[in-house]
Amino acid sequence: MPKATNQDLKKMLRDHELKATSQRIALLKLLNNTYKHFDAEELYLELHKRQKNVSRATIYRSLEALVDQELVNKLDFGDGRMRYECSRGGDDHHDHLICEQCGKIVEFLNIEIEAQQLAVCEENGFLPTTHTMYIFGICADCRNLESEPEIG
Amino acid sequence: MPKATNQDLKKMLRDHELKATSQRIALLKLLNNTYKHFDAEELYLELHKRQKNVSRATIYRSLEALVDQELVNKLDFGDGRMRYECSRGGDDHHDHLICEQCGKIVEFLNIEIEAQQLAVCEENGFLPTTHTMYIFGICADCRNLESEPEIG
DNA sequence: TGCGTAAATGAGAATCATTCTTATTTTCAT
DNA sequence: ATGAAAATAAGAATGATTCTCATTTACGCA
Repeated sequence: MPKATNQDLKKMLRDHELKATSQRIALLKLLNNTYKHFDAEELYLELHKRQKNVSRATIYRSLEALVDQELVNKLDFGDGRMRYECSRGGDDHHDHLICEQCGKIVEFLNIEIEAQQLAVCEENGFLPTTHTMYIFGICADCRNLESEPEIG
Repeated sequence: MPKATNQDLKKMLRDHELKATSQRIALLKLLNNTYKHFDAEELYLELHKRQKNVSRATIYRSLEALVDQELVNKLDFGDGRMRYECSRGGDDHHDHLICEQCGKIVEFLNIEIEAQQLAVCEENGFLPTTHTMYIFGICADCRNLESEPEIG
């Protein structure tokens, strides 16, 4: 898809009842144009690199607002800091494989798992709002490296 | 099952190459005899209530050792602090439903989900080590309360 | 187009869970 | 019983995130 223009992002914010500040536009642009899972500090540094001196407090506050509006997803990989990825429209739900060696993240969606989750909720009279599922392990690339013969 | 005696716990620790200190025994006893998901501060306060004045640092270090030895499971419900539950032997894997209203936790195991997770890993050449799955929502009890008629 | 107000921001202090440091105490093999 | 290696206590340090409050900005309305 084409990169979003500032006007697009401005509209996106206003459509979600968020004021279109330059800080939020810069943040959203970064998340939309770079397909990556950022943590707050990476966003802070990346914005400064681009001469957008957004404060850390604003980054956290803006991310919270964007997550509330489902423009951004917040991910918890269990290492003590949250990651953020842009949400790609209505039904972009997916889960993650996380390589413990190189940190690579692979997204996946398994219909059967999603269906079984709903079944479990139903059995328990539980009304689900969200769920998180992360599978940790060693990715294909890192496994190959491991089995590579030593360079003599 | 009968409550574990101090001797049982001592053996359990030594069987896992851990020195049997009074602090670790107290911690393990608490986790084994109370079927509950504790966070570190709750463990600290509970132990002090029982006249076992274990320091916070020791609680964290002991929990780390117990988790390494798979005597205890570490859970991340995404609210900024870790929870700990005793592991009930070899294959006690289970996932969690978490009520966002009352905090209640229901454990479940769904064979089909487990199988599909392995299938996803296989498709991606991914070697899984662990996974976490938490479903957040409103539990049956809280839903009933919500629909309860007002008391006039 | 300019104004006023409510909302957003910046800077750094505060918080909270967790980890680290160092002196002291304890465990346990011998 | 003894001593070396490991564990502990107490509180300082850390790191991610949230809060405070003075200042700035967005934007509906005139």
